[in-house]
Amino acid sequence: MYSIGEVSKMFDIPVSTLRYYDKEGLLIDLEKDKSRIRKFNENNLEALRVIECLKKSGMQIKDIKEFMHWCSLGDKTITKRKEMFLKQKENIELEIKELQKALNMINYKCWYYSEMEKDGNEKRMKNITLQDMPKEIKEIWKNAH
Amino acid sequence: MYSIGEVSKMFDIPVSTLRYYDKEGLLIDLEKDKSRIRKFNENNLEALRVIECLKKSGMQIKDIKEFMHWCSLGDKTITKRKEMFLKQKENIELEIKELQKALNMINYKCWYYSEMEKDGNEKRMKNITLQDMPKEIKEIWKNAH
DNA sequence: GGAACACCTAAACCTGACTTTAGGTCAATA
DNA sequence: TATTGACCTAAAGTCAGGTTTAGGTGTTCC
Repeated sequence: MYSIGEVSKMFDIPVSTLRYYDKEGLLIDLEKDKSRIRKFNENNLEALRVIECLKKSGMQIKDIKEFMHWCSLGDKTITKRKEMFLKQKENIELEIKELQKALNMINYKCWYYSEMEKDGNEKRMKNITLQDMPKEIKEIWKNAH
Repeated sequence: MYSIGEVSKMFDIPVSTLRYYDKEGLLIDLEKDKSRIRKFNENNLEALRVIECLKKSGMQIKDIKEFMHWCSLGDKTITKRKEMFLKQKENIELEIKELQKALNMINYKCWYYSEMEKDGNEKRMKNITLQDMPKEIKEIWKNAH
C-alpha cells in the first residue's frame, strides 16, 4: 500500500495529477481509509502504467475512463478491451512512422545546415538538387518526402 | 503561386489554421496582393513543411516563430539554426523510443487479452508470471518495463 | 443585377489536461 | 501545546493551439 506522495515519486507524476485522474474516474477501485486518504495497491499501480501507455498512444482521458470502466465489468468485456488495444497498436505504429518521416526531414536539415556552416553562407545550398547530394543524404531526403 | 484554399487542400490543414500560423508570425515573407489576399510561393510551402516537421518533433508555435525569425536574419544565424535542428533530432529520437516502449506494452496486452479471450475469462491470466510466457512474449514484456 | 463563392480581419470562444487556490483534517514532532 | 507536514475537497484558473463568429470585399456565374 502506497500513499499518493509515494506514488507521485515512483511515477514522476504530480500529486495534483493523480488526484485529477482519480476525480476523472481513471482509478476505479482506489481505496480510501477512514480519513479519506488514498491508498494505492498493486492493481492501482498497474492501472497507472496502463494509463501512461494509453496516453502515450494518443488516447484521451475520457476514453481511458471508458476502458477502465470496461475492466470493472469483468469477463464479458474481454473482447472489447482486446480490440481497443489492437486499435491503439495501429495508432501508435502510425505515429512512429510519422515521427520517423519527420526525423528524416530533420536529419536532412542537419546535413544541409552543416554544409552551409562550412560555406559560411546560404548561397550554394539554396540551389542544391538531388544530384548534388551524397548517396546516403539522397536516401534520407527521399524518406522525408 | 497558390491561394490559401489550394494550400489548405495540398497540406490538409484548415484555412483557419493557415491564417492562425500567419497571424502568429510563422509565415514570415508571405505576400498579399492589392486586395490583401494571401499568395503562397514555393518558399512559403517549404516553410509549411518545416512547420509541420517541427510541430511533430514537439516544438511550440512560439519557438517555431523564433526559428523562422532566425531564417529571415540570413547567414549569421546558420549555426544557431543548425543547433536547433540537432536539439529537435534528440527530442524526436527520445519520443520514438518512448513510443516503442508503449508499443511493447500494448503488444503485451494484445497477447494477454487474446489468451483471456480463448479462456473466456480472466482467471488463468490474472496470475501469470514471466515463466509462463512464450519466449517472444517474454521479450516484449521486458522491453515494456 | 443579384446570388454564390473564395477570400479578408478582429475578436470571442472552445477544448483537453492539468494546476492553483482556499480552506480544512489529522498525526507526529519540538 | 503549537506547529509542521502530508493529506483532503471543491472550485477557479491557466495554457496551447486552434476554431468560430460577425461583418465585410471582390469576382464570377445565371
